[in-house]
Amino acid sequence: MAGSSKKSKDHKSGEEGLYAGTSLGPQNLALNTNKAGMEGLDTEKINEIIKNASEGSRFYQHKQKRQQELDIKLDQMKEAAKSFTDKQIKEATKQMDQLVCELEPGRDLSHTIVHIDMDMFYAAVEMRDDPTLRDKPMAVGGTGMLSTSNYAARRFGVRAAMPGFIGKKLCPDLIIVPLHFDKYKKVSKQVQEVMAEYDPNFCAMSLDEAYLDITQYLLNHYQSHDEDLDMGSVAQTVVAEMREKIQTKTQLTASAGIAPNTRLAKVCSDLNKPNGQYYLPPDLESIKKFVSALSIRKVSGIGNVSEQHLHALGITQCSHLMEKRGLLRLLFSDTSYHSFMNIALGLGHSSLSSWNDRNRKSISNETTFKGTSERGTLIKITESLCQELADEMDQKDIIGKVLTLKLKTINFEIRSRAQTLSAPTSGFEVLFSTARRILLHEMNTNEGPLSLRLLGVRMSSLMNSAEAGSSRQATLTQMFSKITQEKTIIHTSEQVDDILQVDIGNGADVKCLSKIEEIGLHAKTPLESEKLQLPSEFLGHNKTRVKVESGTTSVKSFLLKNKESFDTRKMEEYECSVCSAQIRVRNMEEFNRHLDFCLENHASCDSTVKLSNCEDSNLNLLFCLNKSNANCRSKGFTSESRTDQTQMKNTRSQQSAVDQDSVNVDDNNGTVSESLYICPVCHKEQSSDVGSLTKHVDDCLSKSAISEMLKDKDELQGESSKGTLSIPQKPVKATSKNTSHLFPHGKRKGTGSGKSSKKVKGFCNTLDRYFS
DNA sequence: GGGCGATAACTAT
DNA sequence: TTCCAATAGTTATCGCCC
Repeated sequence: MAGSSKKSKDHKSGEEGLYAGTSLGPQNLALNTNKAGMEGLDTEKINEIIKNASEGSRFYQHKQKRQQELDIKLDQMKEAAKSFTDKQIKEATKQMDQLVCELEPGRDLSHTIVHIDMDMFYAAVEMRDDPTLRDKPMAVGGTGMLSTSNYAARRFGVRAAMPGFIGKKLCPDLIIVPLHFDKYKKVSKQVQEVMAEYDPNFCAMSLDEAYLDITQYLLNHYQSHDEDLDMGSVAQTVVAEMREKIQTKTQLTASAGIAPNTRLAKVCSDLNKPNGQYYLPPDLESIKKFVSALSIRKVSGIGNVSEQHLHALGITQCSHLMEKRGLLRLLFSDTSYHSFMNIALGLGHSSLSSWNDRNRKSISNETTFKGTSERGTLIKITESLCQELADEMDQKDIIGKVLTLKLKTINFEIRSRAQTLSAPTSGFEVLFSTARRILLHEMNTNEGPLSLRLLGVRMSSLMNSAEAGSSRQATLTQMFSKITQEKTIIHTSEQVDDILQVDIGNGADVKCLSKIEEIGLHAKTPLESEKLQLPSEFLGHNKTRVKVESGTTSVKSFLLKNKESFDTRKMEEYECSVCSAQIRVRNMEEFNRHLDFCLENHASCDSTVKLSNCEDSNLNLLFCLNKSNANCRSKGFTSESRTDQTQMKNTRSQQSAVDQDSVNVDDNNGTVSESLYICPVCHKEQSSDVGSLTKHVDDCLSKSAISEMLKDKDELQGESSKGTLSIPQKPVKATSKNTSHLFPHGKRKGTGSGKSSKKVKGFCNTLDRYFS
C-alpha cells in the first residue's frame, strides 16, 4: 500500500488525497506494500507498471469509479470535520474519554497469546519441494490471481492478490507455480500438531496462521516450579522452541508474535518476518509505547478504505487515533469509533475461547467465468454452483434459510439478491430453483442484456441439520400423531384459508396461511400450550409464530373461543400487470412474488405454460385454479381451472402445470423440452395425462392425501436419515446423523445506530470482529 | 420512534 | 493474448409493527 511507501505522496501530508487523481492511477489500485519483504520498494515505478498494464480495462474503469465515489465521501467527511466547532469537538472528546474509562478496566494482561504465521507458506512449500525455485522470483497461483510470492518476487512488487499477468509485467522472470492444496493441508496439519503440544485449544485462522494461548503451558511447565522466573524470557524461549520444532518437522520457517492479546500478537508476528519473533511485554507502559508508533494499516481490520478515511483526517498512526478521538466520535458510527478506541488502547481478545466458540454464519460457492449474457450458460453455471453448495452443506450437516445470489457484471459491478426460504434446507432442488428464479428475474428486469462474469450462491441463517432435522421431525411426528388421534382434519383447496397462523408471543394475532405444509407448533407459556393442547416440547419458544390447523378440534375450539381477539386479515385483489389477472393476495409481498413469477415465465417462454417452483407456486396455482382465470391461461400462466378440464386438456400441448425443477429445460431458450407433470403440492411425478394430474392435485389437497401422509408417518421417521423429507414444498432435510458441530440459528445483531447526518455512511469494516 | 427482520452492500484476508 | 479470486463476516438501510 502506498501509505507505507517512503516515496508515495501521502507521506507528504495526511490531508492529501493520496494517489487519487494523480498520474499513478486510483489509490485503490496502488500496490499495497504492507507485507513483509516489501519495504523500501520503488512504489512509484511499480504503480506505473501496474497502471500501464491495467489502464483502459473494465477492471481499471471500475476501480476508478469506485475511487471517485470514495473521494466524494472523503471530501464530504473533510468538510464535515471542518464544520465542527471547538465546543463540539471538546464535548465529543469528553465523551470519548468516558469511553476510555469504560474500556480500560476490561484490559487483561494475564494471558500470553502467540500468533504463529508461516512464512510465505504456499511458496515456501513449493520451494522446499523444488530446490531450483529457491533463488528465483516465484509465486503460487495462476495467471488470473496469485496467492502468494516468495521474497525474491516481492522485491519486484509481486505479491499476493495480484493477477499473474501483472506479476509478469513487474517481473518478467517470475515463475508461477500452480496451487497444490492437498500438499499445503498436509503440512498445515503437521504444524498444528506441534502447536497442539503448547495449546490444545489453539485457534487456526487458516492453513498458515493460528493463535495460541500458552498461559497454561507456561504455568504448568515453569512458573509452578519457580515463581521468580522471568516469564517474559521463558515465553520467548518456549515460542522459539516451538518454531524450531515446526521447522524440524516441515523444513519450513514460521514467525511469531507474543503479546497479551490477539490483536497485538498479530501485529508482532509481522515485525520480524521471516523466521523471527517479537515479544511485547504485558505491561501498560510497553503496550502504549508500542501502539502509539504503530501505523494504522498494520492493524488487522484496517484495509484500503478504512486507511483512506483515516488518512483524510490526518491519522496515519495509532497515536493519532487518540489525539483525534473527538473527531472520530463525531464522524463515525458507534461501532467504528468504539473499534478505533480499542485499537488506540491496544486492547484485544485475551482469551481464545470466544473465538473457538464461533459458529459458521454462511457458506458459499462462487465462480468467475468469461463474461456472458447467454441465459442457458448462466443457468447451467447457477445449477452447478447450487449442486456443489448443496453437496458441501450435506457433507457438513448444515442447512440454511437465506439464499443469496451474487452477480458480478462484466463491468465488475457486484449485485446481491437474497431470498428467505420458507424452511431451512440444503436441498439442491430448492437452492437451484430459487437461485434460478432470482437470476431470471434479474435478467428480465435489467436494462438491456445482463452480461455477467461471476455468479455465486450463498446460504446463511445456518443451523445444524441433525439438530434442526430432529426438532422438525418431532414436530411433524407430533402433528401427525395428533391428526391420527383426532381425525378431524379436512384439507380441501377451499379450506386452505382456514389454516391459521397464531403469533402467541404477540397476543394471538391470527393470520391466514396459504401453505398447508408450513406447520410448526410452538407455545410460549404452559397456559398457551394447554389452550392449544400442545405437547410440552413446544414450550419455551418466545414469540414464536404458531401455525395451526383449523381442523384440529382442540385448536379450532381455542380459536373459536378467542375469535374476537384475532385480527384475521382480509385478502386483497390486485391486477397483475403481466398476466392481467386479478390476483388475491394477503400482502404486497405475495403480489410481488406473483409478479416475479409472471415476469419470469412470461419473458422466458411465451408460448409455454410453466409453473414456477417458487416459494408460492402452490399459492399461484391455487389462485388460478380457483379463479379459472382466462387471462392467466392465455398469458402463459398455469391457470387451468379444475372446473374447466376440457380447456385444460386443450392446452396440454402447452406443458401445463409442470415444475421446472423436474423437467428437462432447454436452458438455451428457457423452454420445456419434455413433458413431465409434477404435482405442485407433493412434488411427486405424476401421469402425463392432465386430467389425472388435476385429479391428483385435488386429492393431494384433500383429506385422502392427508390420510396417505399419515400412513407414511412411520416411513417418514424411518427414512429421516436418508435426507429430504417429502413434505409438500418443504424439502426439509431431516437427518439423524450426530455431529459435534452445532450451528444454532445465526441471530442477527441489532441494526446500526448513529444516524447523524454527519456520520460517514458506508464505513463498515470488520474491526468489530476483534471485540466480543 | 424503537425493535426487528429482510436484504443490499461493504470490507477483509 | 491474457486484463484482477473465493469465501466469510459485518454493517447499513428500509419497511413493518407495536
